[in-house]
Amino acid sequence: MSRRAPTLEDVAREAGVSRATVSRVVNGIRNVDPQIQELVRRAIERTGYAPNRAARSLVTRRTETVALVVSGAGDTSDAGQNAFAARVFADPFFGRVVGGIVGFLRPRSLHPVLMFAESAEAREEVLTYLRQGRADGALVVSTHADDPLPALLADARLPAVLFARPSRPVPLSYVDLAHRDGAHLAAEHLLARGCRRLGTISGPLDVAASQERLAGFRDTLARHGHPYVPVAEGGFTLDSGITAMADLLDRHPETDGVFAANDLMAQGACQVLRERGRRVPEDVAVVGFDDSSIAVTCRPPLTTVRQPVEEMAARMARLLDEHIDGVRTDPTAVVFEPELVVRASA
Amino acid sequence: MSRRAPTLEDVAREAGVSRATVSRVVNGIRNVDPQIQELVRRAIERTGYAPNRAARSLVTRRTETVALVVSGAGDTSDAGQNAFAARVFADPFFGRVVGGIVGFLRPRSLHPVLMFAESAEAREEVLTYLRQGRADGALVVSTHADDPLPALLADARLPAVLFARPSRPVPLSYVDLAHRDGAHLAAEHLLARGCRRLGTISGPLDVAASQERLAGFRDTLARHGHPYVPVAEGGFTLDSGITAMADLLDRHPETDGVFAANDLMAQGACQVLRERGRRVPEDVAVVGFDDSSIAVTCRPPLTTVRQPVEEMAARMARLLDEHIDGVRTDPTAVVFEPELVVRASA
DNA sequence: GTGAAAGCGCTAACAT
DNA sequence: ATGTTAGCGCTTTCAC
Repeated sequence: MSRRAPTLEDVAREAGVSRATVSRVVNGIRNVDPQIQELVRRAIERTGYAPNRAARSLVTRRTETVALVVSGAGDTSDAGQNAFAARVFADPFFGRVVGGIVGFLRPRSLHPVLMFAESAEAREEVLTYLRQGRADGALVVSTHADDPLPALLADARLPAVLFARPSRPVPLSYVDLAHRDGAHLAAEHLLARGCRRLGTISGPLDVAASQERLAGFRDTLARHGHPYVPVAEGGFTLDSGITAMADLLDRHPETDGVFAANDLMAQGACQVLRERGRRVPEDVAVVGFDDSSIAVTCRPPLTTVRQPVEEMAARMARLLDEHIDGVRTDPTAVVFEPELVVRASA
Repeated sequence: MSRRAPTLEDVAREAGVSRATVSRVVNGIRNVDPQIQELVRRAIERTGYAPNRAARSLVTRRTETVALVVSGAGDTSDAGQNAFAARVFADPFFGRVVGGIVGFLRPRSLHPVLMFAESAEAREEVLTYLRQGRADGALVVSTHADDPLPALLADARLPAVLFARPSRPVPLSYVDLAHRDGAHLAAEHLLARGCRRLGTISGPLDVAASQERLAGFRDTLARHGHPYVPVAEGGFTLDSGITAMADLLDRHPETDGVFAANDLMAQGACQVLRERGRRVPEDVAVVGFDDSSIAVTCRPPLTTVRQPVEEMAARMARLLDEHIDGVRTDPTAVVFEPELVVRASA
């Protein structure tokens, strides 16, 4: 029933030319008589030819595929992996990353293979995948700073680009945000609107970005004469934001301004504040981080530090493409500047 | 610097055997002397050999890769594509789908390539991708019922499995949920707790699942003597839930129970109700659908109709695997039963 | 149980 | 401008 798929040979015969000529037409190489080009094109049409990618890859040593790996640090059992995927995508942040990456890849006919690497075994699989030449390189988004994957990739000399600077230096390109500057913007804004009893819900402190956001917030406040800043550590999830805000409020009921290290936690904070009878922003002002979709849907809409995630993700993909092409050889860091988006919450 | 990657030939030479023997060992084919197996294994170790997948694919005609395509019906411009990806992942539903799929694929060394098909051009790319043999089949998750992609895939006789039954019959396997039964559960629960002024926030009515949830809700109420049910159409997004609830409340201020067609909209409904001074569930009871992560984090936690998404997604992947293997040939429908999860909102 | 050899479908260097 | 040809690295009969 399912007949053999037409090959270059078939098209060549049909068009009355050689394989090479058909190949040239398919790959858009010049130096082919327009007449013949048309001839070939029609033959392709008639036969319904589609070039076999495996055969092409075998000789070009390119797959036009990149691994998009979401990487954790842990050594989670395989059972937890399922949940890992779901958890990761629960943060709108990753949707934006994917959007940005796909936006760059697709016009170039590059395709992302989704991989999760939250265990040692899974990391090994990623390496094998690349060494088998199933993908030309890797885009790595780590959920923890001490993720071992980047170093493994660098050691194997496999093309890879990271989202966020790794905690220990690794000779790989990465894109990142000036987190300190973002936290600085948040602090200045809260102070400017008159808040004097500030607290912060940090991200997980084993993540470099969290540390920097916290440090930036503290530094700015210190410079304005607030040496002590109450901190509650969260996990970038909604629940953790809720817990952290409750904790903060218990310890410092007089709090009148909060900086949350991401929007999800900021939303949690708003929920708790409302439940405890505090008006946002009248009684307590809240500033988030990311400017994700929930910043707009949150009640009240969040004043937040905008991270140009899509742009960063696209840039990451571009860097990888350049490394694969050999156009770029040295590891490069690209750091983006955040900006404050003022809405209702502060 | 970057030396040629070791091939089967290199390993064979190193081990002092033939290519064929090494191949047999690599592919775990019996009838190889244990002694020699060990010999070969060591040679592989020493050389750091990794089989070239393109070469293997060329002869096996398998890539061990499947396309995971998120498909819209529209003819969105390419510009909107970026946003499409982000929007899709904003619903935790897709995270669960991905989790379920990956959970099945990974233990079998199968890998998903992420594709978005929201325009005619993008759909054509998916077809081409498969016809080039870059993936062995497709897992399709449509956002609209009148998605043209399933029919295209079926016509091209490409292996594919759908999430949700397509609006017009297509000879492809699919998994689905008994949506009517789910809505029935919701209705019965609301009635049982004493609600008498019921309304519903439906999903987009061009989606079959939305229609069925609505129909199921209506039917059950009708059977209990409530022939008329106020409906506000939403779009499965938080905003649309907010808008719809506000609308419903304007038209029927006496409403004491609401069934929302997904949790995201249920959350929006809760927000609006609280803002308008209604207590949930005391004044208005709310039932959601999906039992996604937000059902737990929502204030109050949502009573909702559980859809076993991960399980469904895994089953979808399994069906595809069977079709690819040729173990299964006829299109098969697998319909899952929902169950009610009672929390605080109703 | 193991080896020899024939392709899989394509690209690219070389020849014409 | 077009054709000829030699591989790319692997699996898989088919002999032995």
